[in-house]
Amino acid sequence: MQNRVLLVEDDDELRQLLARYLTNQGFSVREAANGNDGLSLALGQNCDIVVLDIMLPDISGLDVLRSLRADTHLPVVLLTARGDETDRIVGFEVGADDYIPKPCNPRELVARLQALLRRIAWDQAVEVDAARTYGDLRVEPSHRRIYQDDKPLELTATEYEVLQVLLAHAGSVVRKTDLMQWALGRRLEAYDRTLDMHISNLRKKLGNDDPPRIETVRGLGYSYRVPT
Amino acid sequence: MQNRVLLVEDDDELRQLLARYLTNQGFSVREAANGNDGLSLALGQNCDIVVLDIMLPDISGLDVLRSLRADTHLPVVLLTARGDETDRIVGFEVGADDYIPKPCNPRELVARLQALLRRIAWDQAVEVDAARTYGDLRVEPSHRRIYQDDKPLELTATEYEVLQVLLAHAGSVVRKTDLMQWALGRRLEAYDRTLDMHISNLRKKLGNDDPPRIETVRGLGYSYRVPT
DNA sequence: CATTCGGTGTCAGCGTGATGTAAAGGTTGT
DNA sequence: ACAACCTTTACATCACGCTGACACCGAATG
Repeated sequence: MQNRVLLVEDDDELRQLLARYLTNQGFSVREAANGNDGLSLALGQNCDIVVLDIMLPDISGLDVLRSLRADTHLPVVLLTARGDETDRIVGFEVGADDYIPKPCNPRELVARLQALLRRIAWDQAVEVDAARTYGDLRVEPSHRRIYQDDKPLELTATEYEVLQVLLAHAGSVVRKTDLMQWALGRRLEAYDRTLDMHISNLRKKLGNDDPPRIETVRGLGYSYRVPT
Repeated sequence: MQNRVLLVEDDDELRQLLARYLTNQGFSVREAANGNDGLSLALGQNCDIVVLDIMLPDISGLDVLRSLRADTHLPVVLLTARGDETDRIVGFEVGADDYIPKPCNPRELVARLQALLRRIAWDQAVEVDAARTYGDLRVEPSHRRIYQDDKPLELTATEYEVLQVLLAHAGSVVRKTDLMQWALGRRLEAYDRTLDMHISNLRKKLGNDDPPRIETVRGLGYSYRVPT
């Protein structure tokens, strides 16, 4: 994927240096030497990410960002010579995604750009697998519910956690100590039968099938039978 | 939104300092003093974002991140004393979202955490404000009124806020702490039953149906039953 | 094979903390 | 002063996680 980056920077030398580096790294680069041109290009919806210097000849990079944020959520990385930490806070408050002090290492700039683009790609893919399905069971984290054949199971908070962990590892064994940590949030102590009880109750609510959906792996833990 | 941050840092003093600061800033904080505990907690799906030190007593923070990335896209901010730029590149390549060198200004840490969480919220935002109708209820923000079957409900100001928040998240659980913050504009303190009262009154005004339109999710919050 | 022992299944009851709600108290605006 | 309404108090209720007790089972041991 060829990402389009908009470089807003008034120092010609630095801008051309970065442009060349970014191009070599596989980006498609657009350039602007002042705030107004930058804002105009950014609003043109022809780029995926913006690298924005704060000190610009016409309007401040922060103002460019403010205008941009009035309309879009375009990812923006601020670039600046000022090292003052208060400036950084302001940058983030105005809506920046990242903030790199000059002089910046081009490699770090690229790494941060890619991290940001990767994050966006991940987030937008989330909607797809948000509802996880395992055979006749469907986990809906937002509702905090698990459906069996589209009918909600009446689970308690802890039961939900336990089953959700087992499903997330469907097909493989989850050790009791891990299950305890992940679902109950505490360490498994000796003679603690709590987990066994929750498993027992879960099996009851899931319908005591044979073979059981939740298999016991003696001496180890439990495993949700992967649907075939 | 009360965000849950997991703090993985072996230096007790620094960890507690940051934990306190983050709590003051409205985060709900979980802590781990080594890599294994941190990984375990992170996999437990009980937090929204991770702050991860690289130098840990047992396994490297980078290895923790690698393991995490095998399963999840949980946002991770690396924290480290090393200033070497090569390290940063590696951090990003392994899947970090941000990288802050120590000593870090807590304010900057919070700003970066919030920027990252904001980015995720933006990316995942679907068309929210389009439909302001939920079954037989219709929200009209301009008049601060909610209509049931085109007849206005006689709601007090606070009741309107509470119901409007619940409707905006119809179908998902709204944590009590968030509901308090969003509708009442203040922190939920222990033994504060105000919210419960407003819910009780709302249910009365909405007609005490069965199943109730406003469902209780014990230990978490409430959720408006999505009309089917 | 019989015995032992630790791991597991589960019933029933307890205790704690969360929730529902009536009523009283306090605050604000008119 | 009065009404409206948010908040607090108080009490009843309930959900549910947890534990003790006992039965059962499988593996190891002699």
